[in-house]
Amino acid sequence: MRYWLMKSEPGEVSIDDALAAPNHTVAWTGVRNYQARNFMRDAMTVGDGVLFYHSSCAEPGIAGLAEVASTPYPDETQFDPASHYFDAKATQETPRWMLVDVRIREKTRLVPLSELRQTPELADMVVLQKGSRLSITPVTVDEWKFICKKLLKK
DNA sequence: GCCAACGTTGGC
DNA sequence: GCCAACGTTGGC
Repeated sequence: MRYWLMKSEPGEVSIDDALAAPNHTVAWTGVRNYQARNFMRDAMTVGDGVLFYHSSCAEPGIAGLAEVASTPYPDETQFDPASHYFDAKATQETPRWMLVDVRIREKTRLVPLSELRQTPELADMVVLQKGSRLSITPVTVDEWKFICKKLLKK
C-alpha cells in the first residue's frame, strides 16, 4: 500500500469534475513525463491512497482524497491526432503513455500550498522540494497520516 | 507575464 | 555520450 500526490489543473479536471464523473472516477490522461508515467505503470496498485492536488490555479493545494482505481492501461489520447496529448511516436502495438483510473473518496477543505510549506512535519514532502515539478510524487505513510489526521481535521 | 528549475531533443 | 538550445512546469 503506497501513497501519492497527483496534480490536476482544475481548468482541466477539478475535484468537482471528478466527483461528477461516473463512479467518481477519472482516467488520469495527459501525463507526458516518463518519471510520472513510470509511477503509474510500475509502482501503483489498486487501492493506493492519492492526494488530489489542484495546480496552476488561483489557490493551489490539496483538494481531496482519492485512490488508485485501476491497473495501468494505455492513455487513449496519445493515439488521437486531434488531442493536445497526441504522440506521433506512439502506436497501439507499442503505446508509450500509460495511466491509471483515480476514484475520489472525499472532497476535503482546500489545504493551500502555502499551508503545506509552513508545516514542519511536511518539510520533506517530495512535491515541496525546490524545483520539484513532477505531476505525480510519492507521499510517505507518515505524511499521509499527518495530512489526514491533523491538517484535514482543522 | 516572469522566471527558476528541470526535462527533452538533436547535432556532433 | 556530451551538452547547448529549447520547451515545459507551475508558483508568484
